[in-house]
Amino acid sequence: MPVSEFPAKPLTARRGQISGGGRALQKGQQTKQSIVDAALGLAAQIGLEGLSIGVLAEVTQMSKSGVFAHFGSREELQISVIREYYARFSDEVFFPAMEEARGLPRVRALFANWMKRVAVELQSGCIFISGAVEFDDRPGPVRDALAGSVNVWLQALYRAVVQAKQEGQLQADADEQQMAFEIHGLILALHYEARFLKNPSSIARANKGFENILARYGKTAVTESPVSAKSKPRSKE
Amino acid sequence: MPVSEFPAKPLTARRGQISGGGRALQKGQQTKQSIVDAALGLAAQIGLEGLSIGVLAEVTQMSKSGVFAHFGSREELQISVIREYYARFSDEVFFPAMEEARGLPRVRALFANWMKRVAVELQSGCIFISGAVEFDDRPGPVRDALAGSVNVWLQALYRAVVQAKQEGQLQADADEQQMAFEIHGLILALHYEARFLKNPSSIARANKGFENILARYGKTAVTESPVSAKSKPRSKE
DNA sequence: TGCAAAATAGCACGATCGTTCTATTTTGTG
DNA sequence: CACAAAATAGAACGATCGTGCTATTTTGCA
Repeated sequence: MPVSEFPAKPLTARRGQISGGGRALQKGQQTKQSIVDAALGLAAQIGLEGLSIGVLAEVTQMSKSGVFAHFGSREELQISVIREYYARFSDEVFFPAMEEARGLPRVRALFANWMKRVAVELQSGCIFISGAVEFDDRPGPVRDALAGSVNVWLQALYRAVVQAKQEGQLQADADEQQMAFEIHGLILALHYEARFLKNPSSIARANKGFENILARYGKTAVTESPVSAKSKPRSKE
Repeated sequence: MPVSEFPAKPLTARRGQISGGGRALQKGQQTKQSIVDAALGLAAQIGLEGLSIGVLAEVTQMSKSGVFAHFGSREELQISVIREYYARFSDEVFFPAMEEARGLPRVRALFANWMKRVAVELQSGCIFISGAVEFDDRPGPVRDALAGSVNVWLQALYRAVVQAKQEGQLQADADEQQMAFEIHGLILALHYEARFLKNPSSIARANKGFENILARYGKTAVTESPVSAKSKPRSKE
């Protein structure tokens, strides 16, 4: 089956062309966006399940019902947060890496950007990781949204690995799924040991682990490409 | 500094020799144990934060205050659950592996038993993993108990790797901490992809990843020891 | 078998939760 | 400016939470 491309972000929130008498709107979407922003910040620290409309109303200086009206249910709020996180993840991890050349440079960039997101942003957590733990036994639309986002991202990583093999940069019998699995493990270990155990050497460990994986699956000569993700130009943000 | 041995399990709960007029007791500890058992089952599915005294009272057919009296606070209940999980983890993962020969056989056994606990017991989760996500930003005694238990276990794994190197079964420049980190990552990826993403091939991926790690850090000749964890005698349980 | 102590139950409390319903304010446009 | 629709506020609901108090039952030993 064809694997869909990493979906582009919505152009802008379409301005309400809802049915008959609908007026165009503006202010609503705007405050809704700021609520989602605040909710994402909260969820990254205390988890999607920890999200409460009450504290969210406090943070945004609104009334509970005012906040609530934008979503209609807590689940819809959680899903909105997941969508927002997904969009930011795409912007910071996926899209920049797509500017690197197909193959190993792109795989390196994906990993480096992923690391940056999980590690350098260590004050807040990754809801793709915390959410997995919160919803692994809880079926429903929130879980579906979360698993969907994660799967799209892991598929994107997998595709990059497949391309690296197609470019002849991996051994002929390299198992791409296996390689992606091991990379995923490094990120999870980084998140666990850095964020929970407060072990500062985890970042170096994850990077070293990635080089080990490349050395094992790559062509015999382990050429650290000059276009390595580490040295790629980056906006000062 | 000397690294303490993996602590032995408490002989039995000492029968209340509390200060002056203390009678010996029995029934209390017994029902407390059954409460902790039920709590552990609950926590493994919905997390330590999801533990509620109300539902725990329902499950154990007791009154809320009856349950509560055994712990005095919800935090103490959570800590009791962590201690219980730690004890079971030791019994199922650590102690059996200590009967294998020092070095690689023991490392293999530790990994195999760990896998069994995390993967074969897939219906319930690992609170060392879910708890890390729940408490990575929440200081306090629960977090301390959890991090303490996890650190003891990771240290035990690390020691086994160090011994393997001392036995001459690893390359002279093998980084034991790095190897332990990568093994940890495999277990985390297994837990994530099997339990959240419901990917049944994760078990094979984790095993393959472990063999890859051994191949990289082990002596040039990759000798699959005949005392391998896979073929070691195992009770039919 | 009595009796103190331990174990458990019953009840109520303040707090917070998500949600609903009904005002009131704000917005965008004719 | 007026007016309808959209956005927000206010108050209340039932439920559940952890916890503290006071009875009541159960236990284990003299």
